[in-house]
Amino acid sequence: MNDSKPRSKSGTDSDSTSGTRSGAKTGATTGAAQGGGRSRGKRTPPASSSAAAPARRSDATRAAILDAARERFAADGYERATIRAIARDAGIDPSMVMRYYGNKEGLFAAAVSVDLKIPDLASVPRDRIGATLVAHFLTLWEENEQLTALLRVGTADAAGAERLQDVLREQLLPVVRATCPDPEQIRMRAALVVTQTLGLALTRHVLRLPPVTELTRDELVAWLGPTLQRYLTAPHSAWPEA
Amino acid sequence: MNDSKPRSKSGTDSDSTSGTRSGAKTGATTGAAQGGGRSRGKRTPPASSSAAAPARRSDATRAAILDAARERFAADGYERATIRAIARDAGIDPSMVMRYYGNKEGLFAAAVSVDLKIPDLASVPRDRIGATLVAHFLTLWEENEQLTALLRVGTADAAGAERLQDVLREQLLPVVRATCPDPEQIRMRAALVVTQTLGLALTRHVLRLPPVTELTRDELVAWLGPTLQRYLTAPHSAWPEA
DNA sequence: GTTGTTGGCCAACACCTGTTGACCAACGCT
DNA sequence: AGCGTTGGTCAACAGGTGTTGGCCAACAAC
Repeated sequence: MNDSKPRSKSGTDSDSTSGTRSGAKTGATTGAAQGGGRSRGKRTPPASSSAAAPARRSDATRAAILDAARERFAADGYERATIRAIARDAGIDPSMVMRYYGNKEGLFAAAVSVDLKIPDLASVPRDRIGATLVAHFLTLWEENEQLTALLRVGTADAAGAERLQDVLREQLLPVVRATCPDPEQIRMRAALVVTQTLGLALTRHVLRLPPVTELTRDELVAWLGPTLQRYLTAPHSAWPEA
Repeated sequence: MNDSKPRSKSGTDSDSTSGTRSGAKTGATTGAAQGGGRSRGKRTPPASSSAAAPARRSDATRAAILDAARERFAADGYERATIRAIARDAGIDPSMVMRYYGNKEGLFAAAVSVDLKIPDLASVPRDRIGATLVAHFLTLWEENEQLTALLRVGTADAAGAERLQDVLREQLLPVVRATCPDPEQIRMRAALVVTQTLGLALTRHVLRLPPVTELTRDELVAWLGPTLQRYLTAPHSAWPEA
């Protein structure tokens, strides 16, 4: 199951002269973290007065590569997502991937630059924080393949796990910090929240376990919302036994 | 980080004439699912009156292979756990793995024959089921490397995901069925339970996220117990909005 | 002693991987 | 025109992978 079948894009395979393929779903996060890509000559366009990118012709190719990489990483994991397959999906040569992103690790780093844009915390009533978070995460995972790729690779690769950990620490921990008053309990409550949140993402978007995928969005919000609410705001007093 | 370091076992590397290496932790599940292993001659010992296995000399080797395979699969995932590395850990030649288990897939199938032996359901009071389940799963994951291997591979491989799904369906669903009266809600409640349970296992044993690994066993039971309790036994009435 | 089976090692095969360097077609300058 | 840069292809390399077949030592049976 590895050959002769272009996944979903790259409708025509032979003509690959000009860019503008079908994809480019959500802005593609082009400029971020290109890191390793050193081409032959010098970079630095001859004269750019403003600091904005001069909109090269290859930007479409870069975006196509990142799109294909996200899809492959999310679907197949790090090892099985070969550079050749990604390049084939993007309609270009594998060496282009190397030239733009240095190596496979750099490609992955550029492909998953996740921004779990957690919304305004103070505008929701305090007893609705759990449900709001669940609903937000549900839409986020559904519309963003990078998260699935990040989680899937994080479970297989040590470096991927570290990157996932970074994302959670930098973006999820502030939410807990803003919600929980006692600074000594922040790490504990963040751990609890992460347990339930990643469990939902894992079973629903990575493993795709049928009983979980059957649940509707409203059911999940109704059931998991109170859980997160409790993990975030409930006082921890009732100890069954010490 | 792939070479020249025998993981934990196989103390002496050169002499490998007789078996009886150090390992063989927990019975090793030898007879189960050997499937593909066809050796050169015919199997079938010349005369075995009783149906019990005649205790071959190679059983120690088989157990060592399975032990090493479990460890490698749990630590490195399916792709990175190479047969050569597993064989090196077990102190034998890679071709032995092939002869005994046919191919890598057969080895994995034999290595993860999981039995999440869920305890007596009726003996615990009904309002303690959640806490009991959490405590049981915690000990199970800690003492059993196969579960980590199964979950890690399940996230990377489609076949692994299916096997994990089988295990959950056959062994976790009966618990929910025995706990929940309404048969129409069984799948939903099983999904909820699986969400929280696998989330704990993922973050604690696969990703090893520091805030989660810092939590003590008692804290986890105290916090996640009520969650499972609610997922299993609470009536689902309070709908925020339809 | 001879013979057959078992347990094991060794060397290779075919394939796939990431990665590299050489080469080439446009296009923008001056 | 001439030239440099950009975007891209092609063919290969070195290394690792699963997998296979041939050979060998020990032991059991006749």
